[in-house]
Amino acid sequence: MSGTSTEVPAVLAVLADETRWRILTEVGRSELSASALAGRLPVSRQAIARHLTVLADAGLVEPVRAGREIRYRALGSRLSALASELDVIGREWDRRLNALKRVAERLD
Amino acid sequence: MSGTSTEVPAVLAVLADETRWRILTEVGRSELSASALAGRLPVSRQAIARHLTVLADAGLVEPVRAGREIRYRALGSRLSALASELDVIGREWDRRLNALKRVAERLD
DNA sequence: ATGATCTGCAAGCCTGGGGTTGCATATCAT
DNA sequence: ATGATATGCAACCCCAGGCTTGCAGATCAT
Repeated sequence: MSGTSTEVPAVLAVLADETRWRILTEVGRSELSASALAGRLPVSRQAIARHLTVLADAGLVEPVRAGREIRYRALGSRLSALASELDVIGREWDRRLNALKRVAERLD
Repeated sequence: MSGTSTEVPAVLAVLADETRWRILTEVGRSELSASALAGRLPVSRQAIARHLTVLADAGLVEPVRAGREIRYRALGSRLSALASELDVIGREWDRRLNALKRVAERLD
């Protein structure tokens, strides 16, 4: 199981871009090519293509040849894995905080 | 309860920065002031202070006065909430994908 | 009161990376 | 064969934002 290949901030950086996120949600709804996406978003096809390679490198999306075009499908596993990591960290912080609060109450 | 004030890409952008992430993990371990953090990270105190306000605005961190200094504590709830949202989205993508695969198999 | 610390504000520098345009190349339809 | 459509590569522009330096205002200890 997992040698955290995630490198949290890196994956987050990929997801943080507004345009990339829109692309991702579109692709999450149905598999689309760069050109198809260019028809729905207010940016050039080249820009979108670039974003798609970034997303693919991050394992968030996967290319699928369909004739002369290349459609992309969203991969949920990476996202869920990241979600899991963040959740663990978040819970840890709260755990610490609550522990401190309990100590403080005991001092009254 | 809150009507998802999260705005995913925005929160992600806050978390995506390398320095900010380091600050966050440090603060997650123990409450620290901007000056204290400046002693541990290779950036100026002012830069860190800036990051802290960004983190605070995002609800990821909370200021706590302690004499003449201001310590910050990490808030796990926001992070966990974000994690939850991402997980839902990720699962949804996989659900769609698996549904399609099942249809494909049926066509054999 | 004086020095030592800590925070806050402001101006300015500079690189990363998102976007565009232009052109070359490959695959499909007729 | 020819046009239409899709991808790939490259050079270039441009600006958000991360970092620094410098200075001023608070708060604490002696």
